[in-house]
Order: sequence, then structure tokens, then C-alpha cells
Amino acid sequence: MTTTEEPRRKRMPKAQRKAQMLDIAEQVFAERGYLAASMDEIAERVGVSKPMLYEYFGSKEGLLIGCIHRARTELLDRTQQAIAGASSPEEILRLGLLAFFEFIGEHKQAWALLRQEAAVTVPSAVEEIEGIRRQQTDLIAAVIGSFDTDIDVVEAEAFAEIVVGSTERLALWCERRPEVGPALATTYVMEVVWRGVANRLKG
Amino acid sequence: MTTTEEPRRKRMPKAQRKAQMLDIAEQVFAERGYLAASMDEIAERVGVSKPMLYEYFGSKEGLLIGCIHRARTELLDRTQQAIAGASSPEEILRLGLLAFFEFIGEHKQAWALLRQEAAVTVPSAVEEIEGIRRQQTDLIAAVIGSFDTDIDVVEAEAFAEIVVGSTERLALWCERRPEVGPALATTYVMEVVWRGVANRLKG
DNA sequence: CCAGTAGGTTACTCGAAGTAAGTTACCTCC
DNA sequence: GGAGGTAACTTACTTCGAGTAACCTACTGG
Repeated sequence: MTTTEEPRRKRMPKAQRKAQMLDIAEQVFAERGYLAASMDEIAERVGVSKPMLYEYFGSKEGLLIGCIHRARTELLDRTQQAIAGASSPEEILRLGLLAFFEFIGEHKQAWALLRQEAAVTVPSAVEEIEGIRRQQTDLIAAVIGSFDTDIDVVEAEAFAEIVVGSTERLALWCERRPEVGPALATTYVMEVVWRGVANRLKG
Repeated sequence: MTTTEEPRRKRMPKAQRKAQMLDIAEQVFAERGYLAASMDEIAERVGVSKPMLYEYFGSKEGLLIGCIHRARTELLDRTQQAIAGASSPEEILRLGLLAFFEFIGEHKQAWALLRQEAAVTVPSAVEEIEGIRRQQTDLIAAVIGSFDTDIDVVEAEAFAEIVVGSTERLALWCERRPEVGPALATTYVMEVVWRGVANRLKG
């Protein structure tokens, strides 16, 4: 029985190769951490030689950024879909939180990138991750603003930051508490944070 | 005029040298980021040769951990001193938050370590930083528990995580908003978070 | 003044990021 | 169905920095 299925298939279209590289890289970065991951290993697992990675991503840092960027885009899509049907600020916040916790649960690898390894050291990677948080805070601040046009801008920003910080931290905590799923995590954040925000929205 | 002050002074006692190395390393890590910082540069700035760093800290990672560890100890001291005279849970939380924001303001370099570079990639460094957060959450959870012995343990933990996450995130945000000092930052966190926690303490 | 040691140095190895220059599979148009 | 153009790929380096082995020197007390 010779291997009939994979005769060392090579030469695939750019887009497909790129996506495959991102898949493998995300995996290796998550497994080993950014520093310990080597471009040689990633290349080998992809089944391609190292210069190809450099052709597509320019540098190790570029490859990391590629991974982060993809995760970020997906997270934004998910969140926007989730809150699309909501009407009240409370519902928006609740559905958004739920979407986030679910996303984290389904993408442990991407999440690992965002929390430890990714904040890797490379300035531009840090900026990229900050970009994800900015994306979320901007969204939240915009929602708050749309429901109370009189609220102090700085204060709205502070609320948004607090929500994002709480949520990210709680997501990490959930890893140590497997019995706490997305629904319960969402409840905890809402319970602690919502009163404070709602109070300000009215006043 | 020859340089009268520094005749290339060498040979200093271990403890002093170690402290000096930590000072310089913290500085260089904060400036360049963990990856881009080289042991050669740190050694040169200390005015000593590279193997000395390895003598004292074992590895680059060890040096980083040394920096983090020192910051952690100092933060705990500061927090404990700050809340020593408080009586109510609200006062404890408020004073603790204030101490944290002041610490961050005074130790920008150490703080930079904890937020970006430090989450460097090296597993043990990540654990070390997590240790700082654990230290804070444990303290908060203990305070909550001491005022309401009936509260659900998991819930108390979740609250503590939310407080730490909010606070850390807001501290980062303060860098972009220099007009928001420690006092105002503390107010924001208390406003949003306190109602939720207080509600649970009573109920 | 000399022996022991704390504090220090020079000069390497080794591994991984990044690159220059060349090679091969595939498609197309005659 | 073969020339030839090009997208996809490789081999064989250079460079730079972490980590180390082996050796050196200033200060101490007796």
C-alpha cells in the first residue's frame, strides 16, 4: 500500500497557502510561545521552506501580526452579528459580552496568542493587540454615546475601558474555572458593571 | 580636566551590584522591549561584562523575572500599607485602588514591563506576571470574604478578577489621558464597580 | 607579603532570523 | 505538444545574540 492520498502535494495558490501558514503559525505560537517558536519549525510543518514564510509575511513579527489580525477581524464580525438584533443598551452589552466569551471558548489558540505570547515583546505586535481592545472599546463607547448624547466623553471612554478590562480578565479566569461557561461569565460582568453604567446613562 | 568623579570604579558588593543590574535591566527592557534588549547592552550600561549577568541571574529570562519580582513585592507593600488604616470594604477598595494608580504613575518603567514586554513569551515570565495579579485578586477576594462570610466563593473570585481587570486596563488608558490622575481613575472604577459589589455583599 | 576568594574578563560555540541567487512545476498560446 | 514565461519554491549561505569555559585580578586577613 503506497500512500495514495498525499503524493507530497506542492504548489498551491497564494491565498490558500497563506491561510494554511496562518493556521500552522497560530498553532505553533500557541504551543511554544512566540520566542521559542522557530520559523524553521513552522516552515517544516507547513511543508515548505523557510524563505516562503518570509515571502508571504516579511518577518517572524509579520507572521505573528498576521495571526493577530485575522483573529481580530473575526472577533469584530462575531460581535457585530451578535448585537445586530438588540435594541436596549443593556441588551447590546449582554449580547456583546456573550459573543466574546463564546469566541474565546471556540478559539483557545487565537486567545492564547492575545493574552500571553502575543503581547510578545515586539512593539508592533503589542500595538496590534491594543488595536483589538481599541476596536472593542470604541464600539462600546459608541453604543453608550448613542444612548446618551449628553454624557461626558472622557467618562464614556473610561466605562468602555472598564468593561473591556473586566471582560478580558474574566475570560482568563474562566480557564481555571471550567464550570463557569460563557453564560455565567456574562452574568457576572453584567451584575457588577451594569448598575454603574446604567446609573450614569440616566443621570 | 580629567574625569575626577568616575575612575572606572569596579568591584562592588554583590547585593549592590544586583540591585544596580535590576535598575538598568528594567530601564533597557522598558526602552527596547524584551526581545530587542540585548544582554550585551545591559552589561555594557552596567559597566560590567556579560557573564556577570549570567552569574547573578542565570539567563535573560531570569533577569526579566528578577525585575518583575521586585516590582511585585513593592506593589504588595504599598497596597498593604495603604489599606492598613481602613475599616469599611468600600474604604479598603478605594484606598487600594488609589495606591495602585499612584504606584503605576511613579513606576512607569516597571509598569511598562508588566503590560507589554513582560508578557514576553517566556512561559515563566508570564506566570510571574500572573502571580502579581493573583496577589491582588487574592487580597480583594479575602477582603470581600471577611465582610460577608456567606458569599459564594466563586462569585467573590469573579468580582475580584473584574476589579483587577478594570483597574489594570484603566491604568493603561490613563497614559493616553494625562489629565486623568490617580484620584479620578479611582473614582471611575468605584462608580462603575462598587454598586455591583456592594449589592452582593448585602444580599 | 602572600594565599584565598569574591568579583571580574576574554574569547569562544551554537542556534535561529533573515537573505541572495538559483531551480522546478505549471499554464498558455501557438 | 513543445517553447517560454512566470508563480511557487529551494539550497546555501550571513549575521547576530544568548549562553559558556576557562582564565584573570583586586582586595582581605593573618
